[in-house]
Amino acid sequence: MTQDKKTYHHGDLRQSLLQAATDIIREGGVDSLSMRKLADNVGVSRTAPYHHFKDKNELLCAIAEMGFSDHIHAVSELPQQHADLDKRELFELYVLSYIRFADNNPETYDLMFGKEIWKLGKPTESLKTISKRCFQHWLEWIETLQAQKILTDQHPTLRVAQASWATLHGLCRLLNDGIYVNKNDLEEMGRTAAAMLLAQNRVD
Amino acid sequence: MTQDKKTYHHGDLRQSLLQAATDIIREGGVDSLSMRKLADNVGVSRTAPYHHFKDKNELLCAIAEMGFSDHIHAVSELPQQHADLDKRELFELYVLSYIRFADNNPETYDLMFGKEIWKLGKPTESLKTISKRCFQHWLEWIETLQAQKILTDQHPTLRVAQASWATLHGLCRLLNDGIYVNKNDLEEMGRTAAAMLLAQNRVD
DNA sequence: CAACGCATCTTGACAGCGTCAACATTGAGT
DNA sequence: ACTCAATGTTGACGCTGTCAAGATGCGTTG
Repeated sequence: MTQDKKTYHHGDLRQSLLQAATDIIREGGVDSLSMRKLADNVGVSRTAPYHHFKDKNELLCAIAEMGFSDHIHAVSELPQQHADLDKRELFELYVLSYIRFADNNPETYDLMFGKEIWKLGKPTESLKTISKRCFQHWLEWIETLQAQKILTDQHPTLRVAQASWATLHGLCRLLNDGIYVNKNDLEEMGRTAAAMLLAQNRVD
Repeated sequence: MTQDKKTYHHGDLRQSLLQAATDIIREGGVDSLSMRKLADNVGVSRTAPYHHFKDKNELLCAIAEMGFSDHIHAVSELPQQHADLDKRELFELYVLSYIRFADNNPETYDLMFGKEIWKLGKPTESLKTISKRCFQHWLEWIETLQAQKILTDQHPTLRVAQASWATLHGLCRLLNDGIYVNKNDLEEMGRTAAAMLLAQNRVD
């Protein structure tokens, strides 16, 4: 697959770095990723990566970016794949999909929405762009659900979007950060959360 | 205030360390706290702190523990201080208080509910105890609210407690991690979240 | 084809980190 | 008064991110 011979120039280092980095992260967590070990894994010297990423921060941003595009891709397919579901069921499905994504890629999720990049580091312009696009999707969908009286329209769309997203995010953090939630109860928690967010879910 | 003379034995090192540590953290964030700088700030050698805390992890656990006791204290006073409010208003007030606590002590909040301790490190036994007590309070209150039909009783108390707490937690994380939420909108977001969680809030 | 320039990769170096091991000092108890 | 355990110190190790300076080779241009 990869070339054996040691050409002085690697030829595809940037891509190899991203690949190796995601591997390391998936295995041992974001905090187990060091620039030096990464370089070593790819078979290149300590500082070679710095010719492709200004910073460790930029590397992490690039990984987070991939996470966003994966996530957007997965989510945008949902409505078509489940055209049979009614809006409430679709909402629940979205919630569950979101949680599953965070559960399957905990470390990527951490990068996408964690303070490592957004508070301690500085998000790349391109990362900011794609993350905004991601929230924009969410916002539009919330607006639709409000119009259908499935979510409350007593509050501004932006607030409803923020509050409901916070619920999903909170669930994911509590799971990923290992606070104390049993993973087996994951689905049930998601369903309860979805039900609580949906407006007036009385039996009629 | 503190003794000037350099007695070989500090006399009150453990407490001084905790004090200095919280100061450093409040100022520059958890990640700006290093054992070495901490020791230096207190005027003691690098490894002196290790006679009072086995680990950096144990130090952080101790700080988180103080955060929990502060939090429990503040929250347990709420019902008495606002006996005039009805249950719904009290719930909203709780939500806002919770958010304010996280906003005022972002770094402590991070330690209390972040992966630093719960996933990467290992929580102290005493930390586990006090955090469980904290959630227990929440659980009992949720049960009350369910009995009063203010929160849905269609789902188990545990699930409702988890989901609603996740909402608060999610809001706090999004704020504290600097994702992209405007701090001025904080109160409004909290109110929206509270309203969405409360059951059947139609005008009658 | 030769030469140059630029992207890429390398080694060396520095300051910072957590923490272990070995040693120094001292206050408390027999 | 002597001993012991608690507490404080210095030295050392391996790890980290990243800057500076030099080596290498690809692509373009004369």
